[in-house]
Amino acid sequence: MTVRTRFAPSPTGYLHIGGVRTALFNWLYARRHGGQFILRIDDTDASRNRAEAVKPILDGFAWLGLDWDEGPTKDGSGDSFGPHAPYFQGQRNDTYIDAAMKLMAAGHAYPDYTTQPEQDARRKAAEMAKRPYVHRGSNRDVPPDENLKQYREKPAPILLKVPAGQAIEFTDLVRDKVVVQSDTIRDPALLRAPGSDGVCRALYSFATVVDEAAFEITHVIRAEEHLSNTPTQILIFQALGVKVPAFAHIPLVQYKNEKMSKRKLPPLSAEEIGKLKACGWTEEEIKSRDDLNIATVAYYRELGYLPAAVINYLVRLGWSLDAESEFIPIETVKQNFSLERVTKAAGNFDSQKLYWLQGEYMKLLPAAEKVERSIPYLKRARLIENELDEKTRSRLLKIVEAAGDRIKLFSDVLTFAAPILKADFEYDPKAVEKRLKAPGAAEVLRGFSEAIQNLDPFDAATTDKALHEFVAAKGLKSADVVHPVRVATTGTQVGFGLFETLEILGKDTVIKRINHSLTLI
RNA sequence: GCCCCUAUCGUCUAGCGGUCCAGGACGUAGCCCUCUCAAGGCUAAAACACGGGUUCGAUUCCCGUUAGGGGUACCA
Repeated sequence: MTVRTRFAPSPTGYLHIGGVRTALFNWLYARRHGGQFILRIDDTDASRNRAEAVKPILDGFAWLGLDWDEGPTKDGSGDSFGPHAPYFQGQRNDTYIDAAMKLMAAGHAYPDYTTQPEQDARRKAAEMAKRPYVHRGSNRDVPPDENLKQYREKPAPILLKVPAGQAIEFTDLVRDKVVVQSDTIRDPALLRAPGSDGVCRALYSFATVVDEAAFEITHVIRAEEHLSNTPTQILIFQALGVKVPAFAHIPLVQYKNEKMSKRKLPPLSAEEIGKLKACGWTEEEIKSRDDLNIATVAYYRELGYLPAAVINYLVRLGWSLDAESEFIPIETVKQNFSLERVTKAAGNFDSQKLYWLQGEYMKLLPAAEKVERSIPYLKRARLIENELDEKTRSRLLKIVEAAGDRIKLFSDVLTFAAPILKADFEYDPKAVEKRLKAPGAAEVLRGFSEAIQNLDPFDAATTDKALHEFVAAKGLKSADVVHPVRVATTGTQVGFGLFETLEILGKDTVIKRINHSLTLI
């Protein structure tokens, strides 16, 4: 039997990093075993514009390279492809209603007419007595025919009749044996009472089970938060008379030791906003995009992370290949992924380690590709216009080559390119204070400017030689010259090699900038 | 409250009874390299939650305690 796994996001408008990790494990398991990975949209909650909220999720998957074999079409139009279409739960409600009716006819489900105040009172009483509150609905013991009749007259939520005194046991592929007593499980709601449109919509737990069966899912790999739902769902599978799939509950992705949910996340810090601004975002744009936050894939994409790095990081959060491997190419993971090596304990999201991995992946990219892929960032920051002319492209290539491993994110290209490409680059006040206003700096700058006046050619080797001759003649240390020249020509104290910088700028610009810097002293 | 899950350096993890005075990685600190910043090299500090068992022997198995997390909806 082929392995079939699935990921079922609800259309929230953004792709959550924790969700991606779950999807990734499903995808890997399917790929490892030559099976299928299915995407299903869990939109039983009605409301909201679905197509609009699904598109960013599909885009995120496409960016990460997680392809699905069945599910919504990539354009996010709301259509589906695959043998069991549609893959939107919102479009499958009739199936759920049919299933619920069959359960009721078979005596496995019943309508519940218990009022809310009544339930609240019972819950309170149970809590006072320190007993678990296990809801059992009004018509639990009414014969099926009578229930069907009453339901036709007065629709109400349909509940599953949980069998009494039964131990529900299953073997979780990550957690081994889990046992729960049926007497601690409430009768779960399968279908809601009719909504304002008169439709009785399925609840998540029920829709999910009906769909797992319909889509022939063999392995349900999901986050640990669903572990508590599992016994209930097993009961539904059994009542439906279908095969129960294998379950694997993977540990939660935490942030500061709590579930990394969007709700609990603090707003973007000044530092994080600063990073986005460095990418050319305005304060208003950042505020208007509530999908930009440390828990979303979009955030890392905008900052210039590589999908491979994000994937590698997420793979290692809760799974290991062996005792040492950290950098693990996706092909290796696809060939070796196993649920046995998934951790049981929740893990914390560590952005520093992600950043390190990002650097490792970036090192592997040829300079030309870095240039190519940083273009969107350069455009956003208005460092380049719509069309990239050959001259700018070759200058960018030189910048990227000179910057080397200093470029960790695509957005870093901006940091190195800006002082060179922009005519009106800014002088960092601190740098001016420390390097230009230092005693003797002006004299050094004038002298160096003169020393390079007649250099030809003007490349890294010749400026290097000129600087060292200048230093020797004046009895200085090279740092005495390098620092002020760097600040004079780029406005900043940090950057890649000075001689490469000078070469890329060209003699005229260098002299012009040095002269201008002298006016700041 | 009740149900369930979990517990190795700050963080991610290796460990499936002796190989562990616990290994790797990120981060941190120091040194080297060096025109700054990265990168690179070397070094250092840093953990088996606690208490009982089982065993010749427990980080590893069992029980309890503690702590953390998740779930307790006509949310997903």
